[in-house]
Amino acid sequence: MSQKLVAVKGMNDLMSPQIEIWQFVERTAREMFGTWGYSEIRTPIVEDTALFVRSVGEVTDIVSKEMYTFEDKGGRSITMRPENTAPAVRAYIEHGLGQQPVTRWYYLGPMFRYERMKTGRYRQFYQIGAEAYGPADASQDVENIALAWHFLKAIGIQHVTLHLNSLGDAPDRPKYLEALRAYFAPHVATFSDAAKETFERNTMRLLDTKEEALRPLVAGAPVIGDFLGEAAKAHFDEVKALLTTLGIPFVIDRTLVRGLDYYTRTTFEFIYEPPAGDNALGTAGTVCGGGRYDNLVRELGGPDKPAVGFAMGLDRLVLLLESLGTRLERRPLLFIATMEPELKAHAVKLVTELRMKGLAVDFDPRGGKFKRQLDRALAVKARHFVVYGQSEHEARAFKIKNMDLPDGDPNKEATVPLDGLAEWLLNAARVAPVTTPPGS
RNA sequence: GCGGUGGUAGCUCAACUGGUAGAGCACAGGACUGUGACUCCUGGGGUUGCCGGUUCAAGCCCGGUCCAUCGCCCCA
Repeated sequence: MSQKLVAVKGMNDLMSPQIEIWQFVERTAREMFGTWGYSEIRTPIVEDTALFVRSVGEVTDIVSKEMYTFEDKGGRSITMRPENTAPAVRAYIEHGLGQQPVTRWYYLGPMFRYERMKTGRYRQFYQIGAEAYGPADASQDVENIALAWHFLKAIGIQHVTLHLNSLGDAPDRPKYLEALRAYFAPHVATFSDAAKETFERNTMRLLDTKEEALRPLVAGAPVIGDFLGEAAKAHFDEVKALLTTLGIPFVIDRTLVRGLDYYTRTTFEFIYEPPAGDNALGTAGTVCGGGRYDNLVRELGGPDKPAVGFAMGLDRLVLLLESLGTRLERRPLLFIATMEPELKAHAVKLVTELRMKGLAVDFDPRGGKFKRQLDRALAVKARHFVVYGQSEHEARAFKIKNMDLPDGDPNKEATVPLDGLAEWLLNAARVAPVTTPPGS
């Protein structure tokens, strides 16, 4: 019985016309993150399972139920990375980078979580992240946040709000947790099963519950801000002040606790807040999440190095750009139709020469009727169109038609000698770039 | 993991209370031998997601399964 072979659930093929948007986002990230002093790190897709259990946290949903974990042929427990911070930290330690005062890395690639799918959430999804190891200063937090902020602006994302919170230092946590549990404890009996479990397992996560019934209670819960130690409090104040200095707007979100255990002090998320009627991301509103993790390097066996970083969901960024009407398909600058079969060799040679000069030139290898080739030129949205036929071959000149202009426009057609064609096209490419950035 | 909705041609969708599957777009050929999306004709295409059941007969009814989609949980 032959079954139809399809992609594994939650894992998608990415192709044109979306892939051009992916490439645009990735290209912009590589350029911009590089400018900001971050260099790329590529870690393996799989790691020792223990790495994620120890870093992300045993009681988190990611580790307790969402990991792609399997045994390899040597009997080792292997996990496909659900996030890239822990692998980066592992690499940081493994290569002895603790010797350096500052290390800044970015990564870009697929992550894997075994989850129920919905809009903007897939089992193989893509993240772009940036991590800075070394500096404990608030200016490092803010640099990292500012990078995320300006990157989102650069690719044309709108309607995102920066949510900010501080989780304090490790010693602050137990005191706060105790107060939080004491606050919720009298009400647990009235909780839903899910909420009860959250209370038992990870009390802080009750703060960002989506259960309407719990909202009033959560609103009156103790806030972590009142439990911050002096140092953490001063750090948070400085982060806020610096963000203001840089003109980056933010809201304080006391309920922002995030799902990974390793965060300390600053946590932040960029959340998509759609205009009315828009539902591009469904309930998956977070496009970027991050924060400081001052203890993780040490906890994984490395030196005592503070760090801060973020990760963005590429899938969600692309979804947003698509919903904004972004179209980035590549258009040939010129389409050359061939007429007499015996001249095809000349035409192919011309196409090749122009391409080698960096010009996007296309033709129809099938040849055939003029109309078919013209239709082909229209289908691939070529900007200009010429015929390479007997008369052009003899005159060594072309009549170039600008396909973007309506009939009757005085600039519709131009006569260009064969020798001047490349230069003419280079100039045309300058006037109208092959791809246009979103929002233009 | 739990609940709602849905899967028919490459794409968008039709097919009444069960009666041997259709249109538009796209693709290919022609009318038409070289310059704008036109028009007209013709053609290829489908085991109706998959498996099983009920029935004389299943795209339609029943069960399972896979996939998609929305909400919960959670997250990028």
